[in-house]
Amino acid sequence: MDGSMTQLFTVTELAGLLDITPRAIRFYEQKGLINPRRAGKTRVYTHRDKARLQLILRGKRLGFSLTEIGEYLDLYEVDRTQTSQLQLLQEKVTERIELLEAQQRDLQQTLSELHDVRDQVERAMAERTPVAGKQSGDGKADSDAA
DNA sequence: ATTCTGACA
DNA sequence: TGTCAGTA
Repeated sequence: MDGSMTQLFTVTELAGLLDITPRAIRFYEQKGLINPRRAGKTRVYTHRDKARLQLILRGKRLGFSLTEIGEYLDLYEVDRTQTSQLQLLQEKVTERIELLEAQQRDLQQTLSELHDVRDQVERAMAERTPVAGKQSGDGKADSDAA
């Protein structure tokens, strides 16, 4: 049976459907991530292209480079069983998770330090002006007067 | 009016 | 990627 839908799209249409600009689509093509067929010089996109674009966009959302996304997509052409594709995905995802978790730890560390500084500053502030913002003058004037 | 390619930001 | 230019 012919399960391949015949509906085709123009750059503008596909861009609208995926909420991106035609420029971005052409850019991904230039990067070798997609190769739509053509009607003369104008690009014609099929559902296959749309599916690839969606994978590209998801890859981007997850923080992968267009190069990595491209390497992953290429494996769909070759290995039909998608074994190597799954292996690469597992590898990349693990790598990505480790990186993000490392960054998360660094962020926590920085936040902790900032919280410490803020606490210290607030304590120093409290000792200096027990009664918040009343007299703006210097409170140590009497001790100097002696 | 719309698309395409190439250049520059 | 956005945007502009010069085409087809």
